[in-house]
Amino acid sequence: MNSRFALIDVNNFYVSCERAFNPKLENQPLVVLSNNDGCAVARSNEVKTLGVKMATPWFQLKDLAKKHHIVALSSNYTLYGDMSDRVMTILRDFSPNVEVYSIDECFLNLNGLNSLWPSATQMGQTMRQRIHQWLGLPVCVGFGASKTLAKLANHIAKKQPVFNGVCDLGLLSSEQIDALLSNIAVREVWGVGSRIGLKLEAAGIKTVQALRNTPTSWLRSKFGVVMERTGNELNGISCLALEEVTPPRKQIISSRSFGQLVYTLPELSESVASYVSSAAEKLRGQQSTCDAIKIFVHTNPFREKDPQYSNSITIPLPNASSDTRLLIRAALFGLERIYQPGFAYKKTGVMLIGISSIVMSQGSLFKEYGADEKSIKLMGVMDQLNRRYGRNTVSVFSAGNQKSWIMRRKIMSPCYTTKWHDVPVAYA
DNA sequence: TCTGGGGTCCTAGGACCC
DNA sequence: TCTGGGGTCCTAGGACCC
Repeated sequence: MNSRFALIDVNNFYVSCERAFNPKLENQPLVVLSNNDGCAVARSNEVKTLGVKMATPWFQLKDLAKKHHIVALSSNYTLYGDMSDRVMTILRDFSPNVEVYSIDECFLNLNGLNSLWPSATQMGQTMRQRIHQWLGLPVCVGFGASKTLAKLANHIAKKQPVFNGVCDLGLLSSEQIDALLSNIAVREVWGVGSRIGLKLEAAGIKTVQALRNTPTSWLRSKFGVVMERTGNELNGISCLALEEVTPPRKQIISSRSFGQLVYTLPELSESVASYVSSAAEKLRGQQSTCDAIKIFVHTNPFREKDPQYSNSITIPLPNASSDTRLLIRAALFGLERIYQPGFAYKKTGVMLIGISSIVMSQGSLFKEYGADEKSIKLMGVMDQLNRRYGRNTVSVFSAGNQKSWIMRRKIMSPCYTTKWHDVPVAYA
């Protein structure tokens, strides 16, 4: 069991959650729709086989749906979040080192677990069995020497039935791996998206195997350090560490498209206020404050014949805060400044920025981090905190004659706006 | 011969992920 | 008619400071 990382991923997560609670949906072609039932954000295998892509607008699917009896459900994120927690809880029994990567995926570090399992494959099969038995969810498991390889192994486990849902790349000979990876498109690699995928293909690098054999120096010069890292990871050189502690969010967005076009300031204000309230809740949930809020509005870019308008404004706050009422006041102040009558609005939202961990007193900092004023120099502790929470998290300021520490990001943005728009027209 | 250099902060834009 | 909602990181370039 040499592979150091495992990636466990629930198949078609939202769809599988719905099926777990309604077995009649088993074997039926099924999609789960986004907000306002706009797009298909999850597809069952039956629907994927029909060639339906992620985020396809539902209205474009209606004919296909009629023909193949596709069932469409509105999304239920509370349910999915709860099921996700249960999956992660089960997986924590397999390793103490878990990184919850997304709602339906997690990485495990397997260092030191060699003696507990005869093979990684057996461990993976046990995970599958347990999650299926306890929650009714299907998962696939990939093992590899790096996170990128574990991801790739998971992809193979999903696509190739011979692996029966568990693939350990560490078990294969290098000839077997070469053959396997020569048949997988380069875009399947974690970190290769559509843009870079196109460029790689244009350079003749079409398969994962070809990417693996590309000198990382070339990757760096063409695409930057991120791709260089991907190249190394594919060759079994682990560059990405397991991130067990979820760092606090650096920005929090709350936005939504309207079901119907919206024209007036009061209607927009109502939505903005409710988005601020949910964003502020998340902010307090991670014990943070923000020192600016950005508000944006959009017309519908798909209605190309309509006059288009998009604008945003950033309102700095006098003091870092997470107070809903204060944030709403700032947001509505900003909204009034970017609102233009005469446009049909499709989307609005807010973004909390300049997020910092909550202000701590010197005493509580010492207490929490075990720092002793005499033994640890100020800079040392600051470095430690900055490493933990990101650059510029900590700064020092003086209040009266007492030196205090404050954990915050220094952002003092001026209030500015960005926009694109056509000439407004009168509307009924 | 000879032009300032080094560092930080900030933004926009582009790429990626689920 | 109807087209998701979140996030992250990197890089280049300008402003500004000493």
